[in-house]
Amino acid sequence: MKRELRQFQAFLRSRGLKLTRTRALIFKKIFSHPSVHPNAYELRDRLRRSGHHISLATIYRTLNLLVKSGLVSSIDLGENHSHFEPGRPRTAHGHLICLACGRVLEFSHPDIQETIDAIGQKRGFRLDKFSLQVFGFCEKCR
Amino acid sequence: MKRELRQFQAFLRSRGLKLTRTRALIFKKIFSHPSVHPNAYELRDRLRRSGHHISLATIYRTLNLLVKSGLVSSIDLGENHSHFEPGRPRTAHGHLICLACGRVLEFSHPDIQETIDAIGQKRGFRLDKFSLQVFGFCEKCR
DNA sequence: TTTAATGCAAACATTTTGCACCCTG
DNA sequence: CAGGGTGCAAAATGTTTGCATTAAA
Repeated sequence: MKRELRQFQAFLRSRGLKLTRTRALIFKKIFSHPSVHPNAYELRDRLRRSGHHISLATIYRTLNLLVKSGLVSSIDLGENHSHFEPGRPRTAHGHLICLACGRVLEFSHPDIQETIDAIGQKRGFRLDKFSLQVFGFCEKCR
Repeated sequence: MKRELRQFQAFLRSRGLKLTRTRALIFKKIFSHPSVHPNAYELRDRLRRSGHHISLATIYRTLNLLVKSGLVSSIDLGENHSHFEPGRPRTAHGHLICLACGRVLEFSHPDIQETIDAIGQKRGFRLDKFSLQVFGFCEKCR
């Protein structure tokens, strides 16, 4: 996480921006709970419970920077808002989402990255990232 | 398409709802141009150009019914609104999206469905549908 | 001490909903 | 003709932005 924070700082510096205390707090909240996938509101509430009152505007602004930097990715879990997780989006993993209870499980499988790379090559696409969501019903709910 | 329209009618009937002229028009607009992936506004404009003035409210209400019926799926192309395409979401295909020009190419690959089925089995999920978006730069834009 | 960051409230974009009237079965 | 469908406008979400104030480098 120290390393990623330095990368974020480098990204900001390269654009003439600053690594503030507030930005570092948001960064750490995301990176210290990688499996949480919070949305902007949840992130604000988690920060608030830690004693940090940060406005939604700032949270959104910081999230946008983090996504642009490539250190955080935005994921669509089938709701009408975005969730966020640490990690570069190229990382070959997806999410299993339970349509009943909303539980989210991560998975990764080497074949998927391979297949996608092959498809990109065949169609002449230079790939940047991908997003794979699988919806269904988990053990408890089905 | 005739068959799917009958399926939609059956779905509506099973819920005490009606297949109206307006609903059929929306249905046909989606199914007669399967590769268009319109969003709600585009759909309204396309219908308008065909001489049919249908409100956005009705378009959204009908799209929700179509998605619930399983005959249409909602896709996230990385913008802040949904796009729609005919077809049950289980169909093993994804979208290649160019981050520069916005072009969308469909692809399908038997391995992907297979891998996903295996993952669902291992994690005890009964799978319903999946959504796979790959972002990158197309031949012309890279 | 200059320039960017923050909070607040207002603006925006997308989608949903309440209600009066219309149409389908 | 009863009950659902539609359009309109208003409301509800989620996200962005303008501006005055605060803080980082």
